[in-house]
Amino acid sequence: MGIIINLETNIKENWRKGIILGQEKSLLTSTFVPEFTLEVPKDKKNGNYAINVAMLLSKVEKKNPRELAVILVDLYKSVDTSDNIEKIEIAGPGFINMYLSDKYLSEIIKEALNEKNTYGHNDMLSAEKINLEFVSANPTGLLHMGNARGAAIGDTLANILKALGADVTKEFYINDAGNQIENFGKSLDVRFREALGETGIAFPENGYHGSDIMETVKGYIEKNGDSLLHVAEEVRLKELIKYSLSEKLDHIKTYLGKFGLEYDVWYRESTIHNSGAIQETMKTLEEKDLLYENEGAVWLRTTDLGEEKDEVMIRNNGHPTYFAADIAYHKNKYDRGFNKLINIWGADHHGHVARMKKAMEAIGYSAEGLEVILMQLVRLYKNGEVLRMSKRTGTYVTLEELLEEVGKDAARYFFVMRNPDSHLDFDMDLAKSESSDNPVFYIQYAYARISSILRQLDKDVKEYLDDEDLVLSLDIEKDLALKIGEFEKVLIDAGVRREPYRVASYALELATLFHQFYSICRVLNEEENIKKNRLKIIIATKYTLENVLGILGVSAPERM
RNA sequence: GUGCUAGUAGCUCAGCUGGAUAGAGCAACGGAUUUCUAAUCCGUAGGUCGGGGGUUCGAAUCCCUUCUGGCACACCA
Repeated sequence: MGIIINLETNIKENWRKGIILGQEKSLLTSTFVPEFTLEVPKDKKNGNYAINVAMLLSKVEKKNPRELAVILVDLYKSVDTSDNIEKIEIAGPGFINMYLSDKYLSEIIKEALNEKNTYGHNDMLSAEKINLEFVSANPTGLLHMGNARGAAIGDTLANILKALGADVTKEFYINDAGNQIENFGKSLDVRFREALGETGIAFPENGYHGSDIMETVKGYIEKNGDSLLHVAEEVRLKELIKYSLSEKLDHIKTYLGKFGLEYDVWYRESTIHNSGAIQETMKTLEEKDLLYENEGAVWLRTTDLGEEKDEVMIRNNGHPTYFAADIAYHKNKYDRGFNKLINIWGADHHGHVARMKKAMEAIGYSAEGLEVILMQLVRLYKNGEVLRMSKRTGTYVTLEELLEEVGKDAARYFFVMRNPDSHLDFDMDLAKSESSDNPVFYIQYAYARISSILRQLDKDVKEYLDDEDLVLSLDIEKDLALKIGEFEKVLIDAGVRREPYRVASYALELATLFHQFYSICRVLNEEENIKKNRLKIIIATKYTLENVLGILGVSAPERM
């Protein structure tokens, strides 16, 4: 645990001790310690921390909060014998505001300088073995913006969870079985025959209209000729599907790689179908009397589990549904030893969440361990206009095009900077712009500025990095140090709540404070002592920025 | 129709498990460069937190109701 977390834990503990002491001495009439909060006030005039305990106890103690606060503060002071707190004030309706001593700011900087690229990291989630499944795009087309958003959120979340000590496996579920694949095969077949001169073939109703599969088919013909024309349709479909899936998957891997994303596991849906896992799951459900037959299909009594309607598990053609396969797949993840299964899905799958949880419970596995992050759509703006996207008609911007247009850094940052709950307006012109409007450049520029100062340093940096306490005299220096100290809390918050956007916001806040510092404070050409102090601050900032950008998957350029 | 989700400044969004005068960024307007990168900084202005009711010391936050948008409600995934 880092210094700030420790400090806050101690402060809360001391308030608790103080209250108990007061109760023992009969200065207080209450018999319990309420769940009070220690918060960082929005306005720094109200101190570093505000405690609301006086307001919470005022009713029981039959005293007005401010009067009570006086007693509580005395009790606190008798318990906390450290020199961490410079002063305590009572304010507003009864808040107790605490002001940290500067010594603490110095400790924060030292911690960052010592821990370098593990600064902010933590072992809070070291007991977790997490399977994080995201993107899992159908390998029947190219990656679109929704996939890209999922990729950025998932990879960033994985980085955050790892920084908190969790054992994280990033997994891509390949939908290489089922109805969609059959349709895909039929579409390929039509394009294949068309490419070889046949005309007037009816295109399948739910087929894939994207122009990319024509390319795929042409590629196949170039390499392998037209011999498939003369074999049974079934064989031809199988071969075309195999070829295309492999090509599409390679493509997906390549571009996710360029996006900075490496998966640990690529798991094939066909494995679930071929391994008997579905039958096993069905057997379990059968034993619990949760299955029945109707009109040739096998149904799961999800209504018995609290859902609105029953669900088909095995269709009347004998094929299991996506739902049945998914239950088996998630069971399989648990069986591989994960205690948390986090999925990132498009919001259009939200109906699937509740019944998956119920199904997990029904087969005797944890529903709570299954967490789903739902992601709203991405709306793409270019030249001030919305670009409509549709996979069916084949008009969509691909990850490939996005990377070419705005680059990895901007794309990753933009996708992560908003809460997944809200629609994301992705402004391509802004993402491309090299100006202060663009948060990515703004943050990177802070890093480049620090690097520039360090390049021009006359002596080896190490000569300045001694163990002496820092003397921070200006507000901006203190604010910057405090912001650096917040990093660990931000990571914990982002990790525990599964909200990567907090890290993106933090990066921007840290960069803002650095730019303010930069415009007020000189580092080089200052008197030796000031120079030393400020070097420590900017180097601590540099490590923090490196760590933040690393987690976001955004590069940290030395020069811009 | 039922369920989920969102509605906060002109725009894009924060606002934690209820706390102090509701915050950023962009856009607008006005300023700053002899000095480590102006891709920067400082200042001004901008609000009926969709509407209404309730809970309490205190509500953008919790509850009820209503309006508006998005999504889901397949033997698709």
